[in-house]
Amino acid sequence: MKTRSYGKYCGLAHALDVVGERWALVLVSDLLRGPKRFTDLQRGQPRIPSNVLSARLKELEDAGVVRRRVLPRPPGGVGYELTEYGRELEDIVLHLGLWGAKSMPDPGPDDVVTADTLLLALRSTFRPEAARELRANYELRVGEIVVHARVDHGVLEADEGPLAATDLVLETDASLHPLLTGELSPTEAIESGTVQVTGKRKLFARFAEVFHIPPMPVELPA
Amino acid sequence: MKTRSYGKYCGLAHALDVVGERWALVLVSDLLRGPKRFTDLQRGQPRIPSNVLSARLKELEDAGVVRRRVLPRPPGGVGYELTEYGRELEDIVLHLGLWGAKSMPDPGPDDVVTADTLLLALRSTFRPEAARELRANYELRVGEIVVHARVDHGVLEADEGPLAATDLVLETDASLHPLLTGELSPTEAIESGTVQVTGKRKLFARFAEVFHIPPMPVELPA
DNA sequence: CTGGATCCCTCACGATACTG
DNA sequence: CAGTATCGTGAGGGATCCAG
Repeated sequence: MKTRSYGKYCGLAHALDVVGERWALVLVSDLLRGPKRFTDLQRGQPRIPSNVLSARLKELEDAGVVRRRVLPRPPGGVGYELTEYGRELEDIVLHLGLWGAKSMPDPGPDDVVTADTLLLALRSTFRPEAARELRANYELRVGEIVVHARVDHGVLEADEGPLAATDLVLETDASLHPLLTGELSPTEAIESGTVQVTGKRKLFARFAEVFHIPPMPVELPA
Repeated sequence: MKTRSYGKYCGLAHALDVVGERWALVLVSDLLRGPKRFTDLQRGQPRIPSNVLSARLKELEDAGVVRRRVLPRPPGGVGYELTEYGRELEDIVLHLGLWGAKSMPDPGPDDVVTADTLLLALRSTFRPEAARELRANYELRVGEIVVHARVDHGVLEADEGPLAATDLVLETDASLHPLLTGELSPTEAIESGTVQVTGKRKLFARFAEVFHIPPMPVELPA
């Protein structure tokens, strides 16, 4: 049935046969944080038609990347989760996300931001070397989304939802992106009112160091 | 014109806007070893229509991944090469290639193998830790293709063509894949006649350790 | 011979509606 | 909630043709 192969006997070509179809990798990335139901995946990918979602999940399941599973609650409900093999895509997804973030334009009017997006951004931009001395609990509120990031000496734990004891709360209606690239400095962000911070404000500067998107390399003329 | 976006403000989604289209990543992988002409790229991707190749190259050029360049010879000839930004995909491509190799089925009757494929396989399966004590010059002949791999204490240099001074020459008409997964042991490979070796035969066993495709993880039942 | 452009056909994708 | 059914469109596949 794989009439649409690349015709090469090559690991990369086969990888793309499996996760190279449209939507496949973004679905994998949304599943990185744990099992999700069909409808959750739809919400994460607002533009995906349900039949295509259905087809992708079936293909990924056949390829051993995703596993379909009956959930305890609600009775009869089903969920999708990554297999071990699927989990091995985690680093690749994170690196590809960081690579893409370097050339990402400003958000379009219809672009949506989910908690998964935000958490992927935090995890892919996290620089353990820069966080070796840091211990801090951040809470981020971007629009309606609330996530948190616990940084503990080079180790990051990021998840959805608020935090009981926070060191610093960042709140914004805009995007974190200019902050992560350094296009917007923490001071500028506060002064312009783009970002409101509550808590130990000194930790804001550290935030921008610890979560960072390196610039696109410059081209040397030939 | 980007009517075909993912609708998410997300680094990964944008990365896939850039290199997620069909053929894009395999083209990048073929360009990793240096500039190539239009026709070379066609030979590397036998199934790609010329109009699609043309379109992909233009898109990749617009995205800053590929650069079009006039070559000294032949006069008027053009070549395509990766930009610095494009080169940053190298690790991702190698890891994705290795990931795919774990679940790669046997070659189809029409699957082609090129030098690029082979070199990608060598580079992605190379395990520096396993090669720390090794210094060896391998020459590989797979069908018509000839490549070499110099291993020098954890560092690999792999390129096309034969080698003046070889320690071991491996020759086969089949694929290296079962050798790299361990499905076929070096001894079995020699005894069955699948692979012919010339030179220091002890280095054959080392070869299979140094270039290795780990198995697909086993699934634990829930 | 390289580096494409052009045409046509097909199928995967996208939108919408509908069902167990 | 978790999909299937239907149908239109456009990107991809394949062959051919053309300019430098």
